[in-house]
Amino acid sequence: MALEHAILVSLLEQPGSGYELAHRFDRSIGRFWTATHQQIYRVLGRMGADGWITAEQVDQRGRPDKRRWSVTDPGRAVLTDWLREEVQPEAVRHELAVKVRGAAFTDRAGQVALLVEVARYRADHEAVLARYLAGERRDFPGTVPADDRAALQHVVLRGGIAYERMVLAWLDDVLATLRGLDH
Amino acid sequence: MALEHAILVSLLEQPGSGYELAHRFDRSIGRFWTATHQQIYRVLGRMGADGWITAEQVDQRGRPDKRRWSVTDPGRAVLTDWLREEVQPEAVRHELAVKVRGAAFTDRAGQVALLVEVARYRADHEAVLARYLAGERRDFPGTVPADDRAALQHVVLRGGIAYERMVLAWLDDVLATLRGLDH
DNA sequence: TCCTGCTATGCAACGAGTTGCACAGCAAGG
DNA sequence: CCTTGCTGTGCAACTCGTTGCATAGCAGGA
Repeated sequence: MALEHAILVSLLEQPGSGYELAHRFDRSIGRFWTATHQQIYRVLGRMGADGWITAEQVDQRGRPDKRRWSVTDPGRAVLTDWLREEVQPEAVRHELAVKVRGAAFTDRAGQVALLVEVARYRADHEAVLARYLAGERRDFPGTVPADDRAALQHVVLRGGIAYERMVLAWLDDVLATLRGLDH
Repeated sequence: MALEHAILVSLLEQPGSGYELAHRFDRSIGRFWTATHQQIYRVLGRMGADGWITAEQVDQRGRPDKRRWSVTDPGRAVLTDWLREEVQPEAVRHELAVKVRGAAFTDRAGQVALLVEVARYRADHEAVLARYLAGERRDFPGTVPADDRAALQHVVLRGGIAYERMVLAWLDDVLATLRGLDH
C-alpha cells in the first residue's frame, strides 16, 4: 500500500486541499497512481491523525473553506524510509490481454466486436499520448533540466510517453492479429 | 472485477484444479492478471455455485485428490457477454514512478540507495524478458500460427515482450537521470 | 428563474484482494 | 531419520478501494 506515499510526494511538490489532490491524481501523479476523492479524504484524515501532515484552514470568499495540507518533518521521514525499501513487483491487471486470449472462445461476431472495441481503446491511448507530449513541450521546453525535481518529473513523464507509444504499437499488432483470424 | 473472467479463459484453454490455476497465474496468465491461491479457491467456489464451472473429482495415487474444474455452457455465455463489454481504463499503480519523483525530497545517500534498488529491479525485468523470449522460442517456433488460439496467445506474449523492453529502456533512462542529479 | 456545474468535504456499505494460518500425505536429499 | 519442499484445499481477519449518497454555497447559461 502506498497511496500515503504518493500523497506525501504530491504535497511536498505543492501543498493543497483534498479536492486539489484529487484533481492532481486525475492529471499528473494519477497517471502512475490512481485514487478517488473519497479515498484521498480518508487517507488524509489518517495521515493527519498520525502527524505526517498538518492542515491550515484557508477561508475563501464565495467558496467553501478548504484545508491546505502540508507535510511535517515526521511525514518527510516516513517518505525517506519508504524510498529505501525494496520496490515491490507490480501487481499486473491487464484486462485487455485477458480479453484477447478469450477471443479464441467466442464467435466471429464477438471477435469483430472486440476489434471495434480495441480500436476505440487505441484512440483513448492516442489522446493520452498527445496530452503527455503537450505537457512535455509546456513544462520541459529546454534540453537542460532546471533542477533535480524537474529532472525527475521529466524522466517519469518520459516513462509515460514510452509506455503509451509501446501500447499503441501493440494495439496495432492486436488489431492485425484479430483481422487475420480464420473466417 | 474480472478474476472470474481470467479464470474462465484459463479453464477454457485447459481444465484444471485450483492449485494448477494458481501456478498458471504465477506463469502464463498471471503476467497479465495476478491472483493468490486463496483468492482463486474462493472465486472457484462462487463460480461453481453459480453454475459457471463444474468440478470432477480426480483420485491420485500418492497425492491428495484434486477437483478438476471445467467451464459449463452458462460459463461460456458469461465470458462471451463480458468480451462485448467496454474495456475499462487500467488502474495504474506504478510505485517506482512515485519513488522517482520522491527522490527529489531525500538526501544524496537516499538517492544513491534508490539508484542501487532501481538497478536490482532492472535485473528482475531482464530475467522476465529472458523468460518470455525463451517461451516464445518454445511455443511459437514457426512464422505461421497453428490456429486462432495460438495466434492470440502469441500476440499477448508479444505484448509482454514489448512491455519488458520498454521498461528496461526506461529504467536505463532513470538510472542515467539519478546519476546526473546535482551533488 | 431554474438547472447545471464547480468547489469543497465527508459517511456508509460493499466488494476485491492480501496476509496469516491450518491440515495432510508423499518424495527426495542430507 | 529428519528436514525441506511439493501437491492440494481451505478458513478467518484484515486492509484497500469503489460506489452511492449527502450537504452546501456560488457562478453562469438557457
